[in-house]
Amino acid sequence: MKTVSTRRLAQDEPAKVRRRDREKTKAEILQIAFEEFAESGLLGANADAIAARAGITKRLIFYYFNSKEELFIAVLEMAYGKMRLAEEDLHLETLEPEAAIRRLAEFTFDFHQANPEFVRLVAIENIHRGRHIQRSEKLTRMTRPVIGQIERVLAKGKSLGAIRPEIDAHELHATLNALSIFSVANRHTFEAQFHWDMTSPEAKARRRVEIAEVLWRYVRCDKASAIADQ
Amino acid sequence: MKTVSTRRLAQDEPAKVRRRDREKTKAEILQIAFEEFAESGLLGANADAIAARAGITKRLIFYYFNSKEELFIAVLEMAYGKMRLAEEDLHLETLEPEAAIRRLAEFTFDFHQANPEFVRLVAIENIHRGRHIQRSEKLTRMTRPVIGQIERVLAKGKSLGAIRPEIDAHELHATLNALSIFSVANRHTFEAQFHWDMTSPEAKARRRVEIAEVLWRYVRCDKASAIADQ
DNA sequence: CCTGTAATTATCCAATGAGATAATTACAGG
DNA sequence: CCTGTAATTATCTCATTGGATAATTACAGG
Repeated sequence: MKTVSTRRLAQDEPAKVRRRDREKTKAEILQIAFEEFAESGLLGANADAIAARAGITKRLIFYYFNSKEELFIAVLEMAYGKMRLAEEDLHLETLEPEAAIRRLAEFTFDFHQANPEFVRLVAIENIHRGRHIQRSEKLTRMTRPVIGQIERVLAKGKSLGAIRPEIDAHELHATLNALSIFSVANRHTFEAQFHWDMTSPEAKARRRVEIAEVLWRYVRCDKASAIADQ
Repeated sequence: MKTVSTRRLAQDEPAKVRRRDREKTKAEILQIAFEEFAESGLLGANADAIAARAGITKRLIFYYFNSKEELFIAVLEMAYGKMRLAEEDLHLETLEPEAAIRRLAEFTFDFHQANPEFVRLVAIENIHRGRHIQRSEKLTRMTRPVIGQIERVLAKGKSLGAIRPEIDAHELHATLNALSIFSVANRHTFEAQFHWDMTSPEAKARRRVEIAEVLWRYVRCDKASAIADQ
Protein backbone atom coordinates (compact mmCIF):
# COMPACT_ATOMS: atom_id res chain seq x y z
CA MET A 1 0.00 0.00 0.00
CA LYS A 2 2.67 2.53 0.85
CA THR A 3 4.24 3.03 -2.54
CA VAL A 4 7.83 4.13 -2.53
CA SER A 5 7.60 6.98 -4.99
CA THR A 6 4.62 9.06 -3.99
CA ARG A 7 6.58 12.20 -4.69
CA ARG A 8 6.65 14.09 -7.87
CA LEU A 9 3.34 12.79 -9.10
CA ALA A 10 1.56 16.09 -9.48
CA GLN A 11 4.62 17.91 -10.73
CA ASP A 12 4.87 18.87 -14.34
CA GLU A 13 7.02 21.99 -14.21
CA PRO A 14 10.80 21.79 -14.63
CA ALA A 15 10.95 20.05 -11.24
CA LYS A 16 13.84 22.18 -9.94
CA VAL A 17 12.51 25.68 -9.46
CA ARG A 18 9.68 25.46 -6.94
CA ARG A 19 10.77 23.28 -4.12
CA ARG A 20 11.05 24.88 -0.67
CA ASP A 21 8.52 27.55 -1.52
CA ARG A 22 6.40 28.01 1.57
CA GLU A 23 3.52 29.86 -0.03
CA LYS A 24 3.31 27.71 -3.10
CA THR A 25 3.38 24.52 -1.10
CA LYS A 26 0.64 25.77 1.21
CA ALA A 27 -1.48 26.85 -1.74
CA GLU A 28 -1.09 23.45 -3.36
CA ILE A 29 -2.08 21.67 -0.19
CA LEU A 30 -5.09 23.95 0.18
CA GLN A 31 -6.31 23.38 -3.34
CA ILE A 32 -6.05 19.61 -3.11
CA ALA A 33 -7.51 19.56 0.38
CA PHE A 34 -10.42 21.61 -0.95
CA GLU A 35 -11.11 18.99 -3.58
CA GLU A 36 -10.75 16.11 -1.14
CA PHE A 37 -12.93 17.66 1.54
CA ALA A 38 -15.58 18.58 -1.02
CA GLU A 39 -15.49 15.07 -2.38
CA SER A 40 -15.43 13.07 0.84
CA GLY A 41 -16.34 15.31 3.75
CA LEU A 42 -14.42 16.17 6.87
CA LEU A 43 -14.13 12.61 8.11
CA GLY A 44 -13.94 10.95 4.72
CA ALA A 45 -11.08 13.07 3.43
CA ASN A 46 -7.77 11.42 4.03
CA ALA A 47 -4.53 13.16 4.94
CA ASP A 48 -2.45 10.51 3.25
CA ALA A 49 -4.41 10.91 0.05
CA ILE A 50 -3.99 14.68 0.13
CA ALA A 51 -0.27 14.29 0.67
CA ALA A 52 0.06 11.76 -2.11
CA ARG A 53 -1.82 13.91 -4.58
CA ALA A 54 0.16 16.99 -3.59
CA GLY A 55 3.41 15.07 -4.00
CA ILE A 56 4.50 15.73 -0.43
CA THR A 57 4.57 13.95 2.90
CA LYS A 58 1.66 13.87 5.25
CA ARG A 59 3.81 15.42 7.94
CA LEU A 60 4.07 18.57 5.88
CA ILE A 61 0.34 19.08 6.02
CA PHE A 62 0.41 19.07 9.81
CA TYR A 63 3.53 21.19 9.77
CA TYR A 64 1.63 23.95 8.01
CA PHE A 65 -1.91 23.43 9.25
CA ASN A 66 -1.52 21.73 12.64
CA SER A 67 -4.61 19.55 12.40
CA LYS A 68 -7.18 18.28 10.01
CA GLU A 69 -9.79 20.65 11.39
CA GLU A 70 -7.57 23.68 10.97
CA LEU A 71 -6.86 22.59 7.43
CA PHE A 72 -10.59 22.37 6.87
CA ILE A 73 -11.05 25.88 8.24
CA ALA A 74 -8.32 27.18 5.96
CA VAL A 75 -10.07 25.51 3.03
CA LEU A 76 -13.36 27.15 3.98
CA GLU A 77 -11.67 30.53 4.18
CA MET A 78 -10.17 30.13 0.76
CA ALA A 79 -13.41 28.95 -0.80
CA TYR A 80 -15.50 31.77 0.67
CA GLY A 81 -12.78 34.24 -0.26
CA LYS A 82 -13.01 33.25 -3.90
CA MET A 83 -16.77 33.69 -3.88
CA ARG A 84 -16.41 37.13 -2.37
CA LEU A 85 -13.99 38.10 -5.12
CA ALA A 86 -16.41 36.94 -7.78
CA GLU A 87 -19.22 38.92 -6.21
CA GLU A 88 -17.21 42.08 -6.35
CA ASP A 89 -17.16 41.92 -10.12
CA LEU A 90 -20.93 42.01 -10.28
CA HIS A 91 -21.84 45.57 -11.23
CA LEU A 92 -25.55 45.87 -10.71
CA GLU A 93 -25.64 49.61 -10.08
CA THR A 94 -25.83 50.65 -13.71
CA LEU A 95 -28.75 48.40 -14.57
CA GLU A 96 -32.47 49.00 -14.41
CA PRO A 97 -34.22 47.22 -11.50
CA GLU A 98 -35.55 44.27 -13.45
CA ALA A 99 -32.34 43.74 -15.37
CA ALA A 100 -30.35 43.99 -12.14
CA ILE A 101 -32.48 41.40 -10.39
CA ARG A 102 -32.28 39.00 -13.30
CA ARG A 103 -28.55 39.50 -13.64
CA LEU A 104 -28.08 38.85 -9.94
CA ALA A 105 -30.12 35.66 -10.17
CA GLU A 106 -28.29 34.38 -13.21
CA PHE A 107 -24.89 35.23 -11.81
CA THR A 108 -25.63 33.36 -8.60
CA PHE A 109 -27.01 30.38 -10.47
CA ASP A 110 -24.01 30.27 -12.78
CA PHE A 111 -21.59 30.50 -9.90
CA HIS A 112 -23.10 27.57 -8.09
CA GLN A 113 -23.35 25.51 -11.25
CA ALA A 114 -19.71 26.22 -12.01
CA ASN A 115 -18.56 25.48 -8.47
CA PRO A 116 -20.34 22.38 -7.23
CA GLU A 117 -17.38 21.60 -4.94
CA PHE A 118 -18.03 24.86 -3.16
CA VAL A 119 -21.70 24.00 -2.74
CA ARG A 120 -20.77 20.60 -1.39
CA LEU A 121 -18.30 22.12 1.04
CA VAL A 122 -21.00 24.44 2.36
CA ALA A 123 -23.35 21.49 2.78
CA ILE A 124 -20.67 19.59 4.67
CA GLU A 125 -20.00 22.54 6.93
CA ASN A 126 -23.72 22.76 7.69
CA ILE A 127 -23.84 19.09 8.59
CA HIS A 128 -21.18 19.98 11.13
CA ARG A 129 -23.46 22.75 12.36
CA GLY A 130 -21.14 25.49 11.12
CA ARG A 131 -18.72 24.98 13.94
CA HIS A 132 -15.67 25.73 11.77
CA ILE A 133 -17.01 28.82 10.13
CA GLN A 134 -17.83 30.08 13.60
CA ARG A 135 -14.32 29.44 14.86
CA SER A 136 -12.74 31.39 12.02
CA GLU A 137 -12.08 35.06 12.77
CA LYS A 138 -11.57 35.70 9.09
CA LEU A 139 -14.89 34.18 8.10
CA THR A 140 -17.01 35.77 10.77
CA ARG A 141 -15.61 39.17 9.82
CA MET A 142 -15.94 38.49 6.11
CA THR A 143 -19.05 40.41 5.13
CA ARG A 144 -20.55 39.56 1.79
CA PRO A 145 -20.29 42.54 -0.52
CA VAL A 146 -23.22 41.34 -2.58
CA ILE A 147 -25.58 42.35 0.21
CA GLY A 148 -24.64 46.00 -0.24
CA GLN A 149 -25.25 45.73 -3.95
CA ILE A 150 -28.65 44.17 -3.39
CA GLU A 151 -29.58 46.93 -0.99
CA ARG A 152 -28.72 49.58 -3.56
CA VAL A 153 -30.65 47.82 -6.29
CA LEU A 154 -33.66 47.56 -4.01
CA ALA A 155 -33.43 51.19 -2.95
CA LYS A 156 -33.32 52.32 -6.54
CA GLY A 157 -36.14 50.01 -7.56
CA LYS A 158 -38.31 51.14 -4.69
CA SER A 159 -37.79 54.82 -5.46
CA LEU A 160 -38.74 54.16 -9.07
CA GLY A 161 -41.85 52.34 -7.97
CA ALA A 162 -40.73 49.14 -9.69
CA ILE A 163 -39.98 47.14 -6.56
CA ARG A 164 -42.21 46.54 -3.54
CA PRO A 165 -41.12 48.61 -0.54
CA GLU A 166 -41.41 45.72 1.91
CA ILE A 167 -38.71 43.62 0.23
CA ASP A 168 -35.72 42.98 2.47
CA ALA A 169 -32.20 42.48 1.10
CA HIS A 170 -31.38 39.57 3.37
CA GLU A 171 -34.63 37.74 2.70
CA LEU A 172 -34.09 38.22 -1.00
CA HIS A 173 -30.57 36.92 -0.73
CA ALA A 174 -31.78 33.88 1.20
CA THR A 175 -34.50 33.21 -1.37
CA LEU A 176 -32.11 33.42 -4.27
CA ASN A 177 -29.44 31.30 -2.64
CA ALA A 178 -31.96 28.68 -1.64
CA LEU A 179 -33.14 28.31 -5.22
CA SER A 180 -29.68 28.38 -6.70
CA ILE A 181 -27.96 26.07 -4.24
CA PHE A 182 -30.74 23.51 -4.29
CA SER A 183 -30.15 22.81 -7.98
CA VAL A 184 -26.68 21.62 -7.12
CA ALA A 185 -26.87 20.43 -3.55
CA ASN A 186 -30.03 18.33 -3.73
CA ARG A 187 -29.55 17.20 -7.29
CA HIS A 188 -29.13 13.53 -6.48
CA THR A 189 -32.07 12.82 -4.21
CA PHE A 190 -34.26 14.93 -6.45
CA GLU A 191 -33.17 13.10 -9.58
CA ALA A 192 -33.64 9.72 -7.91
CA GLN A 193 -37.18 10.59 -6.90
CA PHE A 194 -38.36 12.05 -10.16
CA HIS A 195 -36.06 10.50 -12.75
CA TRP A 196 -35.24 14.01 -13.81
CA ASP A 197 -31.84 14.95 -15.12
CA MET A 198 -30.95 18.32 -13.64
CA THR A 199 -27.53 18.44 -15.24
CA SER A 200 -28.54 18.47 -18.89
CA PRO A 201 -27.92 21.80 -20.64
CA GLU A 202 -31.63 22.18 -21.34
CA ALA A 203 -32.69 21.52 -17.76
CA LYS A 204 -30.09 23.95 -16.48
CA ALA A 205 -31.03 26.65 -18.95
CA ARG A 206 -34.66 26.26 -18.07
CA ARG A 207 -34.03 26.37 -14.34
CA ARG A 208 -31.84 29.43 -14.80
CA VAL A 209 -34.61 31.54 -16.30
CA GLU A 210 -37.12 30.00 -13.93
CA ILE A 211 -35.19 31.22 -10.91
CA ALA A 212 -34.79 34.70 -12.34
CA GLU A 213 -38.50 34.68 -13.03
CA VAL A 214 -39.40 33.63 -9.49
CA LEU A 215 -37.19 36.32 -8.07
CA TRP A 216 -38.45 39.12 -10.25
CA ARG A 217 -42.11 38.28 -9.76
CA TYR A 218 -41.45 38.22 -6.05
CA VAL A 219 -39.95 41.70 -5.81
CA ARG A 220 -41.80 43.67 -8.49
CA CYS A 221 -44.66 46.01 -7.73
CA ASP A 222 -48.14 44.69 -8.42
CA LYS A 223 -49.41 47.31 -10.83
CA ALA A 224 -46.50 48.97 -12.62
CA SER A 225 -44.52 45.93 -13.65
CA ALA A 226 -46.73 44.07 -16.09
CA ILE A 227 -47.13 47.10 -18.27
CA ALA A 228 -43.90 49.00 -17.60
CA ASP A 229 -41.50 46.60 -19.27
CA GLN A 230 -42.03 45.25 -22.80
CA MET B 1 -14.16 2.11 27.05
CA LYS B 2 -16.21 -1.04 26.66
CA THR B 3 -18.54 -0.70 29.61
CA VAL B 4 -19.88 -3.91 31.02
CA SER B 5 -23.53 -3.04 31.29
CA THR B 6 -24.58 -1.39 28.07
CA ARG B 7 -27.84 -3.33 28.13
CA ARG B 8 -31.12 -2.18 29.47
CA LEU B 9 -30.31 1.52 29.20
CA ALA B 10 -33.11 2.61 26.89
CA GLN B 11 -35.67 0.31 28.43
CA ASP B 12 -38.53 1.68 30.48
CA GLU B 13 -41.33 -0.77 29.89
CA PRO B 14 -41.94 -3.72 32.25
CA ALA B 15 -38.71 -5.21 30.91
CA LYS B 16 -40.14 -8.69 30.47
CA VAL B 17 -42.64 -8.50 27.70
CA ARG B 18 -40.77 -7.32 24.64
CA ARG B 19 -37.55 -9.21 24.40
CA ARG B 20 -37.06 -11.44 21.35
CA ASP B 21 -39.45 -9.40 19.26
CA ARG B 22 -37.95 -9.25 15.82
CA GLU B 23 -40.01 -6.36 14.48
CA LYS B 24 -39.78 -4.25 17.57
CA THR B 25 -36.04 -4.69 17.83
CA LYS B 26 -35.57 -3.77 14.19
CA ALA B 27 -37.75 -0.73 14.58
CA GLU B 28 -35.79 0.43 17.62
CA ILE B 29 -32.51 0.01 15.82
CA LEU B 30 -33.87 1.92 12.85
CA GLN B 31 -35.08 4.83 14.92
CA ILE B 32 -31.83 5.22 16.79
CA ALA B 33 -29.78 4.70 13.65
CA PHE B 34 -31.85 7.44 12.04
CA GLU B 35 -30.92 9.85 14.79
CA GLU B 36 -27.27 8.86 14.75
CA PHE B 37 -26.91 9.06 10.98
CA ALA B 38 -28.69 12.41 10.89
CA GLU B 39 -26.45 13.69 13.64
CA SER B 40 -23.09 12.39 12.47
CA GLY B 41 -23.35 11.29 8.87
CA LEU B 42 -22.67 7.93 7.29
CA LEU B 43 -19.06 7.74 8.38
CA GLY B 44 -19.46 9.60 11.65
CA ALA B 45 -22.26 7.45 12.96
CA ASN B 46 -20.97 4.64 15.11
CA ALA B 47 -22.37 1.14 15.27
CA ASP B 48 -21.24 0.71 18.87
CA ALA B 49 -23.04 3.90 19.85
CA ILE B 50 -26.22 2.80 18.11
CA ALA B 51 -26.07 -0.55 19.87
CA ALA B 52 -25.44 1.05 23.24
CA ARG B 53 -28.33 3.48 22.87
CA ALA B 54 -30.62 0.71 21.68
CA GLY B 55 -29.62 -1.44 24.63
CA ILE B 56 -28.45 -4.29 22.41
CA THR B 57 -25.21 -5.67 21.06
CA LYS B 58 -23.55 -4.40 17.94
CA ARG B 59 -23.72 -7.85 16.44
CA LEU B 60 -27.48 -7.64 16.41
CA ILE B 61 -27.37 -4.66 14.10
CA PHE B 62 -25.40 -6.64 11.55
CA TYR B 63 -27.58 -9.64 12.14
CA TYR B 64 -30.61 -7.68 10.97
CA PHE B 65 -29.08 -5.21 8.52
CA ASN B 66 -25.93 -6.93 7.23
CA SER B 67 -23.85 -3.78 6.89
CA LYS B 68 -23.71 -0.16 7.83
CA GLU B 69 -24.64 0.90 4.33
CA GLU B 70 -27.70 -1.33 4.24
CA LEU B 71 -28.71 0.05 7.60
CA PHE B 72 -28.38 3.52 6.16
CA ILE B 73 -30.55 2.56 3.20
CA ALA B 74 -33.19 1.17 5.56
CA VAL B 75 -33.10 4.43 7.50
CA LEU B 76 -33.58 6.41 4.30
CA GLU B 77 -36.53 4.25 3.34
CA MET B 78 -38.16 4.77 6.70
CA ALA B 79 -37.59 8.52 6.67
CA TYR B 80 -38.95 9.01 3.15
CA GLY B 81 -41.84 6.73 3.97
CA LYS B 82 -42.88 8.93 6.85
CA MET B 83 -42.79 12.00 4.65
CA ARG B 84 -44.94 10.29 2.08
CA LEU B 85 -47.48 9.45 4.74
CA ALA B 86 -47.58 13.05 5.89
CA GLU B 87 -48.09 14.26 2.34
CA GLU B 88 -51.09 12.05 1.91
CA ASP B 89 -52.93 13.93 4.61
CA LEU B 90 -52.62 17.16 2.72
CA HIS B 91 -56.01 17.72 1.08
CA LEU B 92 -55.53 20.53 -1.37
CA GLU B 93 -58.33 19.57 -3.71
CA THR B 94 -61.08 21.36 -1.85
CA LEU B 95 -59.27 24.70 -1.66
CA GLU B 96 -59.24 27.64 -4.01
CA PRO B 97 -56.00 27.98 -6.03
CA GLU B 98 -54.37 30.66 -3.91
CA ALA B 99 -55.32 29.00 -0.63
CA ALA B 100 -54.09 25.66 -1.95
CA ILE B 101 -50.73 27.05 -2.96
CA ARG B 102 -50.26 28.81 0.36
CA ARG B 103 -51.30 25.74 2.29
CA LEU B 104 -48.88 23.60 0.33
CA ALA B 105 -46.07 26.06 1.01
CA GLU B 106 -46.79 26.28 4.69
CA PHE B 107 -47.21 22.54 5.10
CA THR B 108 -43.85 21.91 3.44
CA PHE B 109 -42.15 24.57 5.51
CA ASP B 110 -43.64 23.24 8.72
CA PHE B 111 -42.65 19.70 7.89
CA HIS B 112 -39.01 20.61 7.33
CA GLN B 113 -38.91 22.79 10.40
CA ALA B 114 -40.36 19.98 12.48
CA ASN B 115 -38.03 17.36 11.01
CA PRO B 116 -34.54 18.82 10.79
CA GLU B 117 -33.06 15.33 11.15
CA PHE B 118 -34.80 14.35 7.94
CA VAL B 119 -33.41 17.40 6.17
CA ARG B 120 -29.93 16.57 7.45
CA LEU B 121 -30.27 12.99 6.28
CA VAL B 122 -31.19 14.15 2.80
CA ALA B 123 -28.20 16.49 2.77
CA ILE B 124 -25.95 13.64 3.82
CA GLU B 125 -27.33 11.38 1.13
CA ASN B 126 -26.66 14.09 -1.44
CA ILE B 127 -23.08 14.45 -0.23
CA HIS B 128 -22.81 10.77 -1.08
CA ARG B 129 -24.23 11.53 -4.52
CA GLY B 130 -27.46 9.70 -3.83
CA ARG B 131 -25.85 6.32 -4.25
CA HIS B 132 -27.99 4.70 -1.53
CA ILE B 133 -31.31 6.09 -2.66
CA GLN B 134 -30.47 4.78 -6.11
CA ARG B 135 -29.69 1.33 -4.83
CA SER B 136 -33.02 1.04 -3.04
CA GLU B 137 -35.79 -0.58 -5.05
CA LYS B 138 -38.32 0.71 -2.58
CA LEU B 139 -37.15 4.30 -2.86
CA THR B 140 -36.84 4.45 -6.61
CA ARG B 141 -40.37 3.11 -6.92
CA MET B 142 -41.70 5.37 -4.19
CA THR B 143 -43.44 8.12 -6.10
CA ARG B 144 -44.29 11.22 -4.18
CA PRO B 145 -48.04 11.61 -3.97
CA VAL B 146 -47.74 15.33 -3.48
CA ILE B 147 -46.85 15.73 -7.15
CA GLY B 148 -50.26 14.49 -8.16
CA GLN B 149 -51.90 16.90 -5.79
CA ILE B 150 -49.87 19.79 -7.17
CA GLU B 151 -50.83 18.85 -10.69
CA ARG B 152 -54.50 18.90 -9.78
CA VAL B 153 -54.22 22.24 -8.05
CA LEU B 154 -52.45 23.68 -11.06
CA ALA B 155 -54.99 22.28 -13.50
CA LYS B 156 -57.84 23.77 -11.55
CA GLY B 157 -56.06 27.10 -11.16
CA LYS B 158 -55.27 27.27 -14.84
CA SER B 159 -58.82 26.53 -15.89
CA LEU B 160 -60.02 29.27 -13.56
CA GLY B 161 -57.51 31.70 -15.02
CA ALA B 162 -55.87 32.20 -11.65
CA ILE B 163 -52.62 30.37 -12.40
CA ARG B 164 -50.29 30.85 -15.35
CA PRO B 165 -50.61 28.03 -17.90
CA GLU B 166 -46.85 27.56 -18.28
CA ILE B 167 -46.31 26.55 -14.65
CA ASP B 168 -44.95 23.02 -14.30
CA ALA B 169 -45.65 20.84 -11.26
CA HIS B 170 -42.12 19.55 -10.92
CA GLU B 171 -40.52 22.96 -11.25
CA LEU B 172 -42.94 24.28 -8.66
CA HIS B 173 -42.12 21.43 -6.35
CA ALA B 174 -38.40 22.07 -6.78
CA THR B 175 -38.84 25.77 -6.09
CA LEU B 176 -40.83 25.17 -2.94
CA ASN B 177 -38.52 22.50 -1.61
CA ALA B 178 -35.47 24.62 -2.30
CA LEU B 179 -36.90 27.48 -0.27
CA SER B 180 -38.15 25.30 2.52
CA ILE B 181 -35.13 23.04 2.89
CA PHE B 182 -32.65 25.89 2.76
CA SER B 183 -34.06 27.38 5.96
CA VAL B 184 -33.04 24.24 7.78
CA ALA B 185 -30.13 22.83 5.82
CA ASN B 186 -28.07 25.98 5.37
CA ARG B 187 -29.03 27.56 8.63
CA HIS B 188 -25.57 27.49 10.15
CA THR B 189 -23.43 28.96 7.40
CA PHE B 190 -26.11 31.54 6.73
CA GLU B 191 -26.32 32.54 10.35
CA ALA B 192 -22.55 32.75 10.68
CA GLN B 193 -22.32 35.06 7.70
CA PHE B 194 -25.11 37.42 8.59
CA HIS B 195 -25.45 37.07 12.34
CA TRP B 196 -29.06 36.27 11.71
CA ASP B 197 -30.95 33.88 13.92
CA MET B 198 -33.13 31.75 11.68
CA THR B 199 -34.50 29.65 14.51
CA SER B 200 -36.33 32.33 16.48
CA PRO B 201 -40.11 32.05 16.33
CA GLU B 202 -40.34 35.49 14.69
CA ALA B 203 -37.78 34.70 12.00
CA LYS B 204 -39.47 31.40 11.26
CA ALA B 205 -42.93 32.92 11.10
CA ARG B 206 -41.70 35.62 8.79
CA ARG B 207 -39.92 33.18 6.51
CA ARG B 208 -43.03 31.01 6.44
CA VAL B 209 -45.23 33.69 4.96
CA GLU B 210 -42.38 34.91 2.78
CA ILE B 211 -42.06 31.54 1.10
CA ALA B 212 -45.81 31.26 0.54
CA GLU B 213 -45.70 34.74 -0.92
CA VAL B 214 -42.84 33.92 -3.28
CA LEU B 215 -44.65 30.84 -4.47
CA TRP B 216 -47.99 32.45 -5.04
CA ARG B 217 -46.57 35.46 -6.86
CA TYR B 218 -44.66 33.05 -9.04
CA VAL B 219 -47.66 31.01 -10.16
CA ARG B 220 -50.49 33.53 -10.28
CA CYS B 221 -51.72 35.14 -13.46
CA ASP B 222 -50.49 38.65 -14.14
CA LYS B 223 -53.82 40.47 -14.42
CA ALA B 224 -56.46 38.67 -12.42
CA SER B 225 -54.63 38.21 -9.16
CA ALA B 226 -53.95 41.72 -7.91
CA ILE B 227 -57.60 42.59 -8.00
CA ALA B 228 -59.19 39.17 -7.44
CA ASP B 229 -58.10 38.67 -3.86
CA GLN B 230 -58.61 41.32 -1.17
C1' DC C 1 32.44 28.00 1.50
C1' DC C 2 29.91 27.39 5.90
C1' DT C 3 26.29 27.12 8.91
C1' DG C 4 21.65 27.90 11.16
C1' DT C 5 17.10 27.65 10.13
C1' DA C 6 13.18 26.11 8.10
C1' DA C 7 11.20 22.88 4.77
C1' DT C 8 10.69 18.13 4.08
C1' DT C 9 10.99 13.14 4.70
C1' DA C 10 10.80 8.33 6.64
C1' DT C 11 8.84 5.73 10.14
C1' DC C 12 6.23 4.69 14.00
C1' DC C 13 2.15 4.51 17.23
C1' DA C 14 -2.18 4.25 19.45
C1' DA C 15 -6.97 4.62 18.93
C1' DT C 16 -10.86 3.56 16.50
C1' DG C 17 -14.45 1.00 14.48
C1' DA C 18 -16.59 -2.26 11.06
C1' DG C 19 -17.40 -6.64 10.80
C1' DA C 20 -16.46 -11.98 12.00
C1' DT C 21 -16.58 -16.17 15.09
C1' DA C 22 -18.64 -18.77 18.08
C1' DA C 23 -21.10 -19.42 22.23
C1' DT C 24 -25.54 -18.71 24.72
C1' DT C 25 -30.36 -18.25 25.62
C1' DA C 26 -35.41 -17.41 24.98
C1' DC C 27 -39.43 -19.47 23.42
C1' DA C 28 -42.84 -21.67 20.11
C1' DG C 29 -44.65 -25.98 18.63
C1' DG C 30 -44.76 -30.58 19.35
C1' DC D 1 -41.29 -31.11 29.36
C1' DC D 2 -38.22 -31.14 25.36
C1' DT D 3 -35.89 -29.45 21.57
C1' DG D 4 -34.81 -26.84 17.20
C1' DT D 5 -34.55 -22.44 15.67
C1' DA D 6 -33.84 -17.82 15.82
C1' DA D 7 -32.54 -13.87 18.72
C1' DT D 8 -28.85 -12.21 21.31
C1' DT D 9 -24.33 -11.83 23.52
C1' DA D 10 -19.21 -11.75 24.53
C1' DT D 11 -14.97 -11.44 22.38
C1' DC D 12 -11.66 -11.05 18.76
C1' DT D 13 -9.42 -9.19 14.51
C1' DC D 14 -7.43 -6.30 11.46
C1' DA D 15 -7.32 -2.43 8.40
C1' DT D 16 -7.42 2.45 8.65
C1' DT D 17 -5.73 6.88 9.89
C1' DG D 18 -4.73 11.11 12.61
C1' DG D 19 -0.95 12.63 14.55
C1' DA D 20 4.00 12.20 16.80
C1' DT D 21 9.20 11.54 16.74
C1' DA D 22 13.23 12.27 14.92
C1' DA D 23 16.29 12.44 11.09
C1' DT D 24 17.54 14.84 6.71
C1' DT D 25 18.27 18.37 3.35
C1' DA D 26 17.82 22.83 0.71
C1' DC D 27 19.25 27.34 0.75
C1' DA D 28 19.85 32.30 2.36
C1' DG D 29 22.95 35.33 4.60
C1' DG D 30 27.27 35.87 6.39
